Amino acid sequence: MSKGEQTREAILETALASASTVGLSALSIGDLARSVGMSKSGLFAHFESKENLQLEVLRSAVAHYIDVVVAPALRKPRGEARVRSLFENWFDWSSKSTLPGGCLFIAAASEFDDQPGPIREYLVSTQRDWLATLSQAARIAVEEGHFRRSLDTDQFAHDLYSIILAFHHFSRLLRIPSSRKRALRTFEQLIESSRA
Amino acid sequence: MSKGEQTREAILETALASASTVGLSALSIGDLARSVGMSKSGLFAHFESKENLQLEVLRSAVAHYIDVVVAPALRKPRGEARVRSLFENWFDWSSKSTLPGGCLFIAAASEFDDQPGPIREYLVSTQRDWLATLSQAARIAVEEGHFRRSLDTDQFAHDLYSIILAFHHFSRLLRIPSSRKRALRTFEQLIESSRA
DNA sequence: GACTAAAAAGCACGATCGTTCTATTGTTCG
DNA sequence: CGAACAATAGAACGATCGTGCTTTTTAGTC
Repeated sequence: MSKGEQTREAILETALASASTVGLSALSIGDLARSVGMSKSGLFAHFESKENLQLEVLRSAVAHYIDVVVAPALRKPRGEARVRSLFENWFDWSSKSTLPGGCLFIAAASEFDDQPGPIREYLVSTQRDWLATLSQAARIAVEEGHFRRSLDTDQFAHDLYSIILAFHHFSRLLRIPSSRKRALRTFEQLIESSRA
Repeated sequence: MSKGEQTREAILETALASASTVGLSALSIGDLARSVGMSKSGLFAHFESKENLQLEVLRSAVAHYIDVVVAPALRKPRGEARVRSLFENWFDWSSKSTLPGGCLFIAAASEFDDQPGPIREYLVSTQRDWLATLSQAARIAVEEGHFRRSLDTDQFAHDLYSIILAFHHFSRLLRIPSSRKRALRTFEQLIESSRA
């Protein structure tokens, strides 16, 4: 890895942590440069614009997400086990991940849901992919006979998402300690009600 | 109402709409002044600081929320009817309310969940109040014999919130038209499973 | 080790930020 | 109507913003 890519990755890592707490649009190139210990212009040269920096931060988060959430789950056996793994990895990502400010995607979603442009578009496409992944995992669980045939797998994906959203909201804003247990309990109920 | 209060309310109204789309921290005093057609300093004089302006915007939103969501529901008969009314008014507020950018509280929650200070504190206290209101409405429904005695009313409030959060997320970011139906369906299921 | 290309720094730009001050206008009330 | 005061405007502040240059430093290659 060349020197350029090396610092570029270091920048993105710092930016990721910062964006998860203060938000993607509150990222400041000056602050970021100070954090990684280099000049504004030196940092800027790695990205042609701030918007591009934000996009790269998101892309980097997606790559990380695939590594720690999606890929390990796909190595689990088809069916309920894989669904469980997807949820658990996702859950861990949303809580004790390297991101100090919680899930960047959820934060970015409510930040950019009304701001048209490439960032919003990228968010939409990745969220669509993720929902499709969840839905397909549920469909496989139906095929494997773990879940009932009448299960609406899109609704299942939607319900899984609800659990994470609520957990994120309550644990991060209200710091309610029971959020975790509540989320896990709701998840078990959802699995139970989906069984064959 | 004096001239001062009059323009102050006009400012807050404009700020409310703006904050719901671009976020509370992206509120700019200069932009705001241009929108309402007055000078920066003239506008600034109404609030001692930007943080105070943000707080006043939130307070104004809470007042509006109580008017159109909470108060009408409290006039409904105790029990399931009131719970339904709370949810429906809340639902309308989150979708077709005067706020063009969706529910300001949800947006502000994920914006400030990692930023300590009076804004976060205010958000936390109002959200706590709202959860308590939901929980109490459910408790009354239990007393009235509409809901089963074994119902965990805190969990009920939590589940109600999940529905709104998911609806907000999917309808605003992904613009999925079925979000509305899905939310309403989930709500009916929740009511059904809570019945005596 | 010299040459070349990549990476970083330095500097400056116009714009906007929140905020403070003073001056001017407008409203309110005796 | 005029006095007292509230409301607004105007101008300026230091700071920071994203971005474009030009120059210097550093890394990679023969």
